Amino acid sequence: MNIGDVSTQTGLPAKTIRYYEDIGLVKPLRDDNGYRRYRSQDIHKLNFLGRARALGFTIEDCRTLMALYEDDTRASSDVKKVARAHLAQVEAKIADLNAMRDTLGHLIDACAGDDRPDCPILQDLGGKA
Amino acid sequence: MNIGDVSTQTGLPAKTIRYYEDIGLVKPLRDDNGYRRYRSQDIHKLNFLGRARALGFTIEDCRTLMALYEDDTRASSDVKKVARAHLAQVEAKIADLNAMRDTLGHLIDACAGDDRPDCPILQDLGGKA
DNA sequence: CTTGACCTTCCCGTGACTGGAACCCTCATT
DNA sequence: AATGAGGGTTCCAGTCACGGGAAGGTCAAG
Repeated sequence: MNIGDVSTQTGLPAKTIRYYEDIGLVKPLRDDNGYRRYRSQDIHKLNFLGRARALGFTIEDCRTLMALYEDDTRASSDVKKVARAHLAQVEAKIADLNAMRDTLGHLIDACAGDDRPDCPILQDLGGKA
Repeated sequence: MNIGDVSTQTGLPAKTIRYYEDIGLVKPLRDDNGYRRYRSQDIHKLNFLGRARALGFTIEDCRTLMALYEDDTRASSDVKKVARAHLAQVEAKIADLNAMRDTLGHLIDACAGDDRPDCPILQDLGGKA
């Protein structure tokens, strides 16, 4: 399979697939004309990467997870550790964003949103009261 | 005030303060020795920026908000529009992260986390069954 | 006079790509 | 045989909002 077909199949942009090769995650063969040729195991890896990235794992996490995936002697505790660390990051980010959302929501509610200049949002940002 | 004091006062790193000057957000005066000298209105702007950034507004949003802040003839609806668009982004991001958190949570719960290789997390990423 | 704490500019790196230029390969049509 | 469309290739620059670090100027204190 050429990169275009792989892109269609995996849903990953060709640019991304090449990038994953650049950083050593997926190594396709090459045809005589220089085109990348992907085997089924390459496609499998790319799908793995796509799912891991969709869960928000960093590329380095993905590298670790792939290595574990391909290691028959892995301990599931190692996988769980990576996942738990990532979950903690996600939850921290959610907490940050929730705080922003709450503040933004209050400010927006307090703002008349008409053609007058008075605005609690700007008052707050300006250090207000 | 020199940049170090401003950094202490605003809580912004000196690097960040210089960066804001680079991109034209805050323009301090210069002493004869080339040192930046910040007036109270500069400090005020930097505090404004710090608060806006803490609410997650992009730099471009900050630029817009500062312009509105300094425009006595603004309409609060313009401010509200910017804030609402940003809130929508924040909420979208929260939704994404919540989905990740839920999936990660389920997978982590299902993983034994012992020294055996069997792992539902990797099974899921691998496209499992 | 030197030390140390400031300050300056400049350039590179971050993460995970995305866009675009310039070029090659293959097949089908004119 | 030339042309055009639609693949593919490499390489370079840009994104966003800074942070790290080098090389050097400035200033007050001991």
